[in-house]
Amino acid sequence: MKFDFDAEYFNPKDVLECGQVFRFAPHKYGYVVCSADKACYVHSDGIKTVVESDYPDYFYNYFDLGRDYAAIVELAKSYDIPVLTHCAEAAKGLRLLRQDPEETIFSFIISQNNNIPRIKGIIERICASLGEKRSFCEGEYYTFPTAEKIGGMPPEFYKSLGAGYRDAYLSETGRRIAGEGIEHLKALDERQLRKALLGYKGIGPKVADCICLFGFSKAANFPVDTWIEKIYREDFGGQLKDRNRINEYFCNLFGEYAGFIQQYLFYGKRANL
DNA sequence: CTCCAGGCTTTAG
DNA sequence: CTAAAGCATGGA
Repeated sequence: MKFDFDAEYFNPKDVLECGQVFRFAPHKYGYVVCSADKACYVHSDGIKTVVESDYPDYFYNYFDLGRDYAAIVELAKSYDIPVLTHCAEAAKGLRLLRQDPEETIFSFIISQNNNIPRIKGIIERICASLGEKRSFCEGEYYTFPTAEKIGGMPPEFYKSLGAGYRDAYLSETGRRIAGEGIEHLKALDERQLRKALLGYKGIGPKVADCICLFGFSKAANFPVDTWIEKIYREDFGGQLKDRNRINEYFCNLFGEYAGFIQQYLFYGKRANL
């Protein structure tokens, strides 16, 4: 099955290469994207963006296609901050994905003090080792493993896959989620969820914000990493050093939709748009 | 060789 | 509470 959507506010390149997701690969005229145990093929001619999948409803929600992104871009521009106006216009095809919560938790534990190509490689090897093989688009992909699978492996296993010192975080948090599940997290509001996530081994403030934003669709979160720090200093004339304070500054400035603003800025700066 | 990457945990003050 | 050392790995 397939469906299409206006490409102006749905550009696969912007959506996938802005750093919010790691499990995708170029394919034919677009990308194959994997989420949890499902896959889709997404491509665009610049007028219409097309999604092909056996799970159209899942990916309609995944790509957040029920939201009006013209309004989000207008909101970003309304602050009249030059760098933000420029980034929002240049990256207006970006959308915040509604990713699988468990996959997001493990993926962003891996992301800490790491670079995107290496993060993708580690996740790929974990899926190939612990996931289930599926066929799609004349090719194959692996599902993202369950918490039971992840928690069932010792730290040495993750070190052998190149995860470095994050090995024990994966093993330990995997066991915890395998035992507790994450249903109770889904009922929490923005601040409660962030605080709860900080209690997991390997999850600090920045990773918690990413999980809230990308895995639980909590739009008011504003992750502060090395790139946001650079933007803060260079484009906002900021003097603060502490990342928690910088986070407060941006959350107070941008409010309810801070997470969208963060993605325009992060992607715009990092991709040099 | 050093520096950096979507930082966190642990320890010291 | 804040500050700083230590942490695996690979590419520039």
